[in-house]
Amino acid sequence: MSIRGAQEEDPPDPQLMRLDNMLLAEGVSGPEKGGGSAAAAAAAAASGGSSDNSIEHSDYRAKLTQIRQIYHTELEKYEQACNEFTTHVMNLLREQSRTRPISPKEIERMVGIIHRKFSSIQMQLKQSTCEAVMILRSRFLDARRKRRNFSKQATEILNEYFYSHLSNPYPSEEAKEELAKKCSITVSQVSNWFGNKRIRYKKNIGKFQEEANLYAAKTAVTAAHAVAAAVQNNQTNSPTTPNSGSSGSFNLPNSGDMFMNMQSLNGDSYQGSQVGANVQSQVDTLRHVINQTGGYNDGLGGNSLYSPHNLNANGGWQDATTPSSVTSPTEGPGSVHSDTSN
DNA sequence: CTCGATGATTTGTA
DNA sequence: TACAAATCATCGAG
Repeated sequence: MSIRGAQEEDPPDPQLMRLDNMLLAEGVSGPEKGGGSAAAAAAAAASGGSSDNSIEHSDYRAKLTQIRQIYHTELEKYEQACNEFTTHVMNLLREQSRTRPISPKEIERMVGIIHRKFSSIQMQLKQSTCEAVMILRSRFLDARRKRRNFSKQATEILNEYFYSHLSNPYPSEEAKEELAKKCSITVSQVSNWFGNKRIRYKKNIGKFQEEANLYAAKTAVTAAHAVAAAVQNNQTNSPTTPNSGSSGSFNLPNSGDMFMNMQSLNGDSYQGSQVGANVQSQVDTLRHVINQTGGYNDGLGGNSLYSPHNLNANGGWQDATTPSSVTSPTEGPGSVHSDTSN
């Protein structure tokens, strides 16, 4: 505690100190020259360090520099004016002292008054500078205002992950980091994305079917290829049942009567599966396809223990409580029409 | 301009 | 603290 005391002469003004601190933090006051970038650098660092957003920042920095310059110019002007005024008054007093006695105390008092006046002006300057910086910040740094959609590629990557982990779309911290890296976005952005995606997917699964198909098929094919390659390598292929019980973590939500006619699932999107991989992603993919074939959310009755963070037994992160104003539920698999796509 | 999509923030919860 | 849900604010197409 008590480290950076009030180096300024003024003691009692918390408001002023607040302003000073902020200006300092913002890099407006402080070292005139390059030092100002400290705040900008800090801000940039806070955002995660990826160098992608430098364009936005350069604009921000430019504006901030402008503010800083104005601030310093004004400040200097005030100081100069203050000095001039002071000497002027002193001269006046000195002149007067020839006609009447003037105590040093009186002089001091005058000077004090002048300084106070000017420092109040300074404070105003600081305040308005602060405001300007705040506005600038909110304009440039508040991502909400300056929202940019992610690149197509980034969205692709995220979607791929999401749909290939549909049974548990909660990437670990490491996974998030990796995704962030791949997508050139920050980890929080990845978290945001998954948060939004989960909620929106759950809210209206129907709307995402097409997309889901696309990615499901894609990953399925990918996995299939991989597996195929593996199989080719060593013909150890004798899976009695494709993915029978092997994957413990994965349970289909076929709660009793939720029959699903598998074969009706778009046969093409998915021939790869016959290779039978117990790869998780593959399983997820399968699950997804089935899911959408049979009915969208695992609306089984009993899962009263819906715990968001750890998925559970029925593989349903998308809980049954969904009111689902979804398009008529009867729409099911049929809607997959027209996708003989590749 | 409207409107849906979408990234970010806020609020409430366990 | 991570998440769900609601909400905000901008983007981008029509």
